Amino acid sequence: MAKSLKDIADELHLSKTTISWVLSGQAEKKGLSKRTTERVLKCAHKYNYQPNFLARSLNTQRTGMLGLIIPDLSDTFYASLARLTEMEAEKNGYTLMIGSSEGNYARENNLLDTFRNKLVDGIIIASTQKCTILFDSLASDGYPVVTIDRLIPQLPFSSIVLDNRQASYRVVKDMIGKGAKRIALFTTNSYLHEMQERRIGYEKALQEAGIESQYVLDVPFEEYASNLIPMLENLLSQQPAVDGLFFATHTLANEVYRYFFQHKISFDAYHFGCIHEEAYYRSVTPSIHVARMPIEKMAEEAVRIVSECIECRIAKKEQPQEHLILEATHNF
Amino acid sequence: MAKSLKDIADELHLSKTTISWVLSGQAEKKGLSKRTTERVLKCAHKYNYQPNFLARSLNTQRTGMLGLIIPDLSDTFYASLARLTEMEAEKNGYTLMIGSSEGNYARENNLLDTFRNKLVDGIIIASTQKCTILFDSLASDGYPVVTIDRLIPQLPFSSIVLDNRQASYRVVKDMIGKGAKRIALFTTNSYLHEMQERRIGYEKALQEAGIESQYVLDVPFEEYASNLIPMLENLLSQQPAVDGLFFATHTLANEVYRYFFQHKISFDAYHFGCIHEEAYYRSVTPSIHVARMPIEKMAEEAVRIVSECIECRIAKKEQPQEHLILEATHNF
DNA sequence: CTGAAAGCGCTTACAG
DNA sequence: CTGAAAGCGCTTACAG
Repeated sequence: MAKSLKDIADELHLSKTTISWVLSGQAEKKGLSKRTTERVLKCAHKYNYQPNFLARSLNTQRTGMLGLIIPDLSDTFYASLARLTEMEAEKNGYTLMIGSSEGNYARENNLLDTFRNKLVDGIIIASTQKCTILFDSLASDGYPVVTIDRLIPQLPFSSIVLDNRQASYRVVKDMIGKGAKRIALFTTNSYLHEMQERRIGYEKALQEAGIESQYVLDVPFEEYASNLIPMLENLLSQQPAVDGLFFATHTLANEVYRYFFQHKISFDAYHFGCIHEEAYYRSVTPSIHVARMPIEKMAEEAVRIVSECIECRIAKKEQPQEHLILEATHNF
Repeated sequence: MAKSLKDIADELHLSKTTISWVLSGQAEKKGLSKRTTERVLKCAHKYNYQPNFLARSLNTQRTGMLGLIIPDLSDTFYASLARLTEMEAEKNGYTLMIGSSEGNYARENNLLDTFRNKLVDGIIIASTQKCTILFDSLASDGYPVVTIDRLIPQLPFSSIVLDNRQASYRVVKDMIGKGAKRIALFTTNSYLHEMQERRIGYEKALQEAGIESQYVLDVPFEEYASNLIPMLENLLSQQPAVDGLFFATHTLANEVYRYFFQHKISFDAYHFGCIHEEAYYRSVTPSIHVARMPIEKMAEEAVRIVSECIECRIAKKEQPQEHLILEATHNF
């Protein structure tokens, strides 16, 4: 069985206090004798002593953990975000707990509940936003929360998002620059603020180029895989003049690329554009216009801000509120 | 601020005991009056009371959490495994904590330490096996651990692995069946038992078909991306008769496919084979021979076994030890 | 029908 | 140089 402080104290005929001080590196500060210090260290090592995380955290009111909630672990964007956030958290002395809501608000709420019941010191979340009741109580508790990728309007949380409008505008503009004249927009989850911004960017680019024809396909998110392809086929047959396909999300793009691959349809006949770049896009020719998400920066800022909030909360100071809008990078 | 049991008890002039009983659904069993029960419920609801996870867990000696440690979150195999394990854990009443070691043993050890310091009730791990000292102490503490995908020899943990030899054998046999005569094996991390098994399967298939020529490329895992392609180019130019490429891991396959795509090399000239199927392989023609990992089954069994171990540990019974070898499915 | 008390395993002000 | 004691917020045997 794992040993506790008390076991060691008993064995060495010392108090728990002494053991705790040695083990937390305060031996010198507290003026403990070298001999005592060494005896304790040796004994702790002998039993491979590890302090009980729960007891320590209950006492210190900190767990040293950060929680990250994302909608989908198998999505390359969120997987990278998780990975980079983990690295960044580690740099800042935190352990990251990752939870995936699978786009399901019940799961999201569960995770939020588990996290905020003192399990993590702060939360970073890309919310499904299908149900935001818990956020109010999080906010009124002053629980440190940073929203990432997806902003939750009207809540007093710091946020880090892509400049969606600009990213989208730039991709479509580049497509036009390469000769595309009739560009269709594929979007989904259009109730999200981010998606609206992407649409505005698309429209702005068209407008600026004096292009009037718009083709907007709003794919229902549920079962989008089965809806998307018929919608695509319909578009291509009804509107043969379409020469550009712009996808507001890489998941839509992936489905369509797969369709192209499988039916051996050449990419040459169309200009492609997409927000977020998957590794394999680089293998596709001709190239796809992409807006690359500044994932590393997002992770970095999220951890920085949530750490600051945590410190302020402990110091009972007001927590900072920042709203960062980051720029994408482009491949053209 | 978040309210505690005591706050509610004070406000209602009841004891913490009563509140605790009501909130844990034992009101009836303990014979509390309807009126009291309702007052408590109402008050708890008013403050959106959530029991402090740390305090509860410290007391009950369970956290209701399972830990999963994988080598790489952005690897599609492990990402799926994580996702399915999460679902399965939920079904069994556990919350899953996911940690990624990034193939780094220091990170792996850190995660193990964090987890076993009473944070999770049991651990499921695909270990890097670069450093296994912590496992001994885990084993001697009787901490519930199940190894998945990668077996750690000589340790008394239950394990769930693919029948690597058979999977590999079958893929190579199928490639031969389709006409491949000279098949090269690409492998990496060959110190792992799993990789050795895959190699044996490859050799067995060749032998059975009376093929003598073997081409084994053992790619160093560190910086494999920069080593692999030169090794491939070298093979193809030195051994023009090679007509089959079999990859012991999908990561190797991915790099080579990308190389083929980018250089517009046709897939037609070679037979391809690989362990684990990425979604996009289905878009590649001609088809790649794959052994599909039984990920769902792996997740299911892992959660089942670790739960059983946890129950046994609480009941102070001996924990079961199972060694499951699961079969892959094939696309030919 | 309800409560006082002990205990989970730590940390840390306080006292000597 | 070292220790006794309180407290973090719960749960649960024990007592009435």
